[in-house]
Order: sequence, then structure tokens, then C-alpha cells
Amino acid sequence: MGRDRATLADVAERAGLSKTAASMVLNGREGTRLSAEAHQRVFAAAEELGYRPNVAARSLRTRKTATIAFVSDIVATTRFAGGLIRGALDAARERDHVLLITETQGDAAFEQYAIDAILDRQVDGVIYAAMATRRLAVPPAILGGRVVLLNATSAEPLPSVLPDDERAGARIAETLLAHGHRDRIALIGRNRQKERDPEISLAAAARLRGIRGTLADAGVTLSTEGFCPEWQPEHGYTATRALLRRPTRPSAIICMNDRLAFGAYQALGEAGLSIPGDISMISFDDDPIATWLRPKLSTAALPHEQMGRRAVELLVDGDTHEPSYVPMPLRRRRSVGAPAG
Amino acid sequence: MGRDRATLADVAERAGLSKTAASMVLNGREGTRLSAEAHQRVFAAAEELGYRPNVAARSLRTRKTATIAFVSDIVATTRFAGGLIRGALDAARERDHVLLITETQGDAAFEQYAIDAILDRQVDGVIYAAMATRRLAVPPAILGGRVVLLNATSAEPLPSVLPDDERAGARIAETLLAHGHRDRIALIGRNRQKERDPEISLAAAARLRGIRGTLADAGVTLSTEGFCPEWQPEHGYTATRALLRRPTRPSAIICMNDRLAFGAYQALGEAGLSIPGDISMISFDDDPIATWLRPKLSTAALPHEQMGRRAVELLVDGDTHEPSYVPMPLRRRRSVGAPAG
DNA sequence: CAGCCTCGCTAAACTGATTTAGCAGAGCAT
DNA sequence: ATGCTCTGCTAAATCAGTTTAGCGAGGCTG
Repeated sequence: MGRDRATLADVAERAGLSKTAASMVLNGREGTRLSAEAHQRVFAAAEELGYRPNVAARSLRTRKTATIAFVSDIVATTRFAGGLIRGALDAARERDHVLLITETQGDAAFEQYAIDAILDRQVDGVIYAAMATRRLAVPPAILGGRVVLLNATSAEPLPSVLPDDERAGARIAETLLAHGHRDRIALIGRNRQKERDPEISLAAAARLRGIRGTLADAGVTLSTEGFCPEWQPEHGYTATRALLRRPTRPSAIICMNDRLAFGAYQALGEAGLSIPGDISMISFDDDPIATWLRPKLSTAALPHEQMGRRAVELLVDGDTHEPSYVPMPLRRRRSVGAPAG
Repeated sequence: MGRDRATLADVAERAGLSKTAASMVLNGREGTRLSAEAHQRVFAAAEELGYRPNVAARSLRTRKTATIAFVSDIVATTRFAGGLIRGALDAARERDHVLLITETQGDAAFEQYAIDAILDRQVDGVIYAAMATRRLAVPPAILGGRVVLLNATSAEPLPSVLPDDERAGARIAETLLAHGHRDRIALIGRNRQKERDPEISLAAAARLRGIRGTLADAGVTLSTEGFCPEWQPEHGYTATRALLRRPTRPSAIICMNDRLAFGAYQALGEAGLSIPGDISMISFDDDPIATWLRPKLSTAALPHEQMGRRAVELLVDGDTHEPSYVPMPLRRRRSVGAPAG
């Protein structure tokens, strides 16, 4: 693999020029006074030899590696991670960069290992990503170079990429209002920890703000707010059952994510209620299950691919220190209708 | 980032020795005749300066990068990918290696880009991974170095890591037999393409072999075999509805994967049938949804993490050219019971 | 006492690129 | 004829390691 590759010296020799000349031509240096003919000869020689520069040699000299480190807590492991990585991968390729992936698993020793590995390899920049949108502490060691926070913010004034959860909450509320829902809109998934501790989640509070704000503008308040210890299907199920035991049945349920909505579907199914005939459902994330449900679930999509892409763009091209909010497109499917009776 | 790092020359100077001596000590070279005291001094100096070798410089000379390329068709994007990558990441860290991740998306130009990037960086080895277990063609350019196939095989005699689908099929059949199911066992998910074309899937045929073989040993044959164009929930739903229209209702359904099983659950729910009271369900993959379903689904887990780990082990330490089959543990949950009536 | 070996260590070459400093020749003005 | 500038190009240093070849001192042998 990579044996007997042509070196710059080979190219220069074949072109009948010096390494200096070859290097300058191939790097498209301005202001050099090399003749058009010299350019031709170098390009031809490089082409014929299939020349490709040795990255190690180049970065030894230039301290640039065309490599971006993608460091995350547990991103790579999660179903959502894929989009983040794919977007980053695509954008990196467009810029002729490559991605070095690392996971800290929230473990200090692993994080240290990751940082050392990154520093040893002199990556051009670091994308520091979190699984759940949250505020985190960036290890000081990497602050010497370019850093972009992905799905996270921090105390340091670093560029960051975040989903626009508040806006998404507003869109979801608007959608329900537009279908005629007003005073029987329930919410499932409130969670004190997630709403209060930005180190755990920024999404919860933002989504809630968006929902409440928009409803308030229409003079509406949420009729019921169901708390869940975790945003997992079983809690959505339990919370929905609790909801159905109350005297007035909601006309619509907003779930804080699709997994909760999945649990809610199960509970509604068991209760013999139909969606959206009896109750409308709407949610956040656009997890793959959203399209597997019957009827398919309307939900505000986490734009993972866009976010991963934006992170690389900011890292390579960017200069902002403002948080960059990526819109969460609303996937309109079949789970929202007019209020029953 | 990585400014003003101590170099080997700094260490040597502080230790009052030559670069040669320092290099040899730090690399733990055998057969060198450097004194114990020289060792001490070098280690002390390195420690005090926080010395870490520059990877670019080292690999320029040694052609080793302590980097493994993880090339896949669309693995990084998929929900299943996480486990593969995490396992590989863990094993790589244990061996002081790092992972360079690339996606070809099945596109020839992207693949070429990935290969060039890999060759330019002189990675120590390549893990060539497929999303669906299948046979594939390995680009000749990377055959010069170490290559391990992950979730795939190829015509070349390369080490490969595969899930033991046949064994899993057998375990699933055994489980149903043990619960007393015999002549009313149905199967959902047959698919000519997947079963016949190894470039599409090796899993389908292997699973089927395992199931059929074990049932045959007990003198049992599958009562119904439902075909599905894709292994997606909606096809599981449709196939199950078709199944329920037949005169004899199955006592158990084997699904070729959990997504089909999910669709089957939906159909059974609508038909008012209970699991496992009326019909037992069992499946393959251990997708996250398996534990979200009510009741939780028994399924043979794809051991992604183990597989990723094994791939790195084979790449770094290994010497086999045999395919390495990783067992698929059976997750026994609540979806299998005794046959009804 | 010469010759040889071992010990403990180092100088210098080498990896493959980029970059700085500068050289030879032509053209032109004085 | 001399000095100057401009053009087109190159030699050599540099990046930070690894590796080869070998040196000087001391001890042992014959």
C-alpha cells in the first residue's frame, strides 16, 4: 500500500526542473516567475507519475494535516450520530479534509487519550460534539487551535452549531393552532432536570419556550403537562395513560421527542383511540420510527446532517463566534388533524 | 494547539545525551547498550518536558501512522453503525491507534477519494465495512496493505468478521421448539434477492439455513413463508395481515429482522391478537425498538460492538485469513410463549 | 605489547515535502 | 564599460523524528 509512490523529487527530475520549481507549480503559488512551459512540464510529469504528495512529509513542514478531529461524548454510538458524522464527512471531503473520530464516553482518561492523540497528530481543528444538545466544558488543551462546538455551547466564546429548538417549538404550536386546537393541548415530556440544567439539555427549555410563547400569543395555555423521568417510550406510554384517566381528554398531544410519542401511540392504541381522529400527535426529532408508526408521525426534524456540515464549514472557512442555529424542518405527516368533537 | 511542544532534541539536551540515545530509550529498543542511568535521565527529561513525539515526523521515517482507516459504504450513517464504530474505537484505543473514518456511499468517485486520502496518509491498515452483511469487491489499490473486511466477505482471501447468522437462526428455531411450537411456525421476510445475491445480503440465506436446518432435525417445516420486498415495518405489517387471512392462524412468527417484527406487532395489535398469548414473535438484530415494543421482543442480537472490536484485533494483531464468526446472543424477552389452543 | 572485543554512546544520513535566500544571464540606462 | 533591475530558476535549510555506521576507552587474550 503506497509502496514505490512517486515523490516530488521524481516529478522534478522528470520535468527537468528543481524540487522547488515542482513544489511551487503544484501548489499554485502566486508571484513565482516560472514560465508557462515549466508549468506544463511539471503538471505533465506529475500526471504521468501519478504523483500524490506525502501527507506526513507535508505536515511535518507546514503543520497542516488536512485532518479534522471529531470528538464526542458518545455521539458515534448513537442512532442520531450518523447524520452528524455524515454531514461532517461530506463537507470535509468537499474541502479535501479527512475526519479523525474519537469518543470520550464521558470518561476523563479517555478524553485525555483523545486529546493527546489529536495534539500528537496536529489536526487542523476540532469538532467537539455532544450527543444531547447541552452546555459543556471544553478541555483547555485544545483551545490553542480551532474548535467548533457541535450540538453544544460552552462558557468560552467558541463558534457553535445548535438546532433551532425554540423555533421548532413555535412551529409545532402554530401547526396545532392552525388545525383548530386550542384549550385541550397536552404536553408530554416535561422534566425538571432537562429543563433546568443546561449541562444536561438545552433542547428541553428551548422547545418549551417556543411552544409556550406561540400559544400565549394566541391566548392559549397548555391544558396538561405530563412529566417524564426520561424521554423513553415507556414513559411516554405511562404519561399518556395517566393523561387519559383525567376527566377531559386532550384534543392533541405534543411530545418532547419521538420516542415519547411512540409510547403515546401504544397507550392510545390500547385505549382504542385513533390518531388523528380522536387525538392529534406531534413531536420533535424525526427519529426513523416516526415514519414507521401508523399513522406516520408529524415531527420537527433534528437537522443532523446540516449540523455536521455546518460545523465543518465553520471550522474550515468560518470566523464567527456566534452560535449558528440550524432550522428544524417540520415533517408534516398524518398524525395531526382537526380536534374531535 | 501543539505550539511550542518539546521535541526529541529538547529531551536529549536536557538529559545530556544525543537524540539517538533519547530515541532508543523512549522506544524501548532492545540490544542497545545504554546504561541504566541514561535510561533514567531520558525518562526524567521526557516526563519533565511533557514530551510527546510528533506523529508526522515519526511516520515520515517509519511509514507507520498508528492510524486505521475505517471505510464503509454507508455504515457511519446508519443506526447500526454506532456499535461497529464504537467497538473499533475501543479496540483501537487499547492499541494506541486512531480511526480515520470515510464513507463511500456506494459512489465510485467518493470511493476513489477515500482511497487516495488513505494512501496519502499511509494508514497502517484498512477496515472495509459494509452496512448489510454481504460479499463485495475490494478496490485493488488498498490490497497492498493490511485489510480486514467487516460485515463482509470478498473473493480475495482476506480476514473478515461476520455475524454468525446461521447459528442465530438455529437458536431461534430451537427456542420456538422448546416452547412447544411445531407445525404452525410462520416466517416473514423471505426475499429472493437477499437470499440469492450474496452481494446484497449473506444474512438472509444464512438465517434461513439455520432455521430450516434446526426445524428439519425436529421433523418440522415452516407452515408459511411470507415474502417481503424490503425488510421494513410496513412490509412486515402487510405480510402479517396476509398471514392472518389464511385459514389456520400461526402459533409463532419468525421475522427476519426487528423492523419487520415491528410491522407485525402493529398488524397483530389491530387484529386484537395478543403477544405471546395468541401468537409468539421472535426475530433478528436487536434493534433498539425491540425493547420499546410491548411486550419486549425476543431477538438474536447483531453483535456490532464485538464485530468492530474483532476487526481491529485482526488488523493489528491478527494473521488469520479465515472468516471470523461472531456469535449473535439471543435476547430472551417476553414475546415468546407456549402455542395458543 | 599488539590485537581484538565489548561497552556506552554519537554523528550524520534519511524520510519527502516547503520555503528562504540567492544566483546567472539578459536587457537597459548612464 | 559599469551598474542596475528584472527574469527564471535552484541550492540548501528546515520540519522532528529513526536508523545506520562507527568511534574512543577500557579490558582481556595470546
